[in-house]
Amino acid sequence: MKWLNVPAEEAARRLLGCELVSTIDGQEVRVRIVETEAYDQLDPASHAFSGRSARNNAMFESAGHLYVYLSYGLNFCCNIVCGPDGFGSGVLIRAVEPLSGLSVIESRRGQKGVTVTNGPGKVCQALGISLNMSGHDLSHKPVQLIQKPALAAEQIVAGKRIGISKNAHALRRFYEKNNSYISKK
DNA sequence: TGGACGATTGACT
DNA sequence: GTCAATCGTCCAA
Repeated sequence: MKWLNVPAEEAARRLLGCELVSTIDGQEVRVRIVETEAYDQLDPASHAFSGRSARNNAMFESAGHLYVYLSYGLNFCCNIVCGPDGFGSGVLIRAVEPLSGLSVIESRRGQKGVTVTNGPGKVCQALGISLNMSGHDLSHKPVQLIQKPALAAEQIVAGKRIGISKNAHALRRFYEKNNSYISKK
């Protein structure tokens, strides 16, 4: 995906407003990305910082692939790989807004309301994404990324990333202004 | 080979 | 607001 072959911060901005369509288990779920965080191999907070390994291999694929990892031993988090092939960089999807398939999402999450998709682990659960999807090409089923027109600059807010200790001051988190599905804290 | 530590969540006070 | 759950990965010895 050529439009994602850019630095992580730029990709994180471009992904806001784009859509993800998942057709796992015969159930279609469509969501809109509203919150992202940028990571790359030059960033101490990134999994790619220590070099390529079996775990983070997908982050070094070409732009438009999926990188999934296990967080705290119990949650999956998904990233959209960006930048050139061989350079470890990606964008964490922190929160999305449901567009269709809401009943499927509520069923998978066991909750209703804005808390169904307002966190990275929740996004994976809502879309039905698990570890075996890491390295998947997002231009094909069962999970596809659909590009949408970029949000207006004044609709994008930049802030500090959540839940990290290294390089915590960097403003590499981006979210849509006034969207109710943004994660808390 | 062992131990500390997460790009988190949900339950409970 | 505080805290336990839970396990793959990484680094020290």
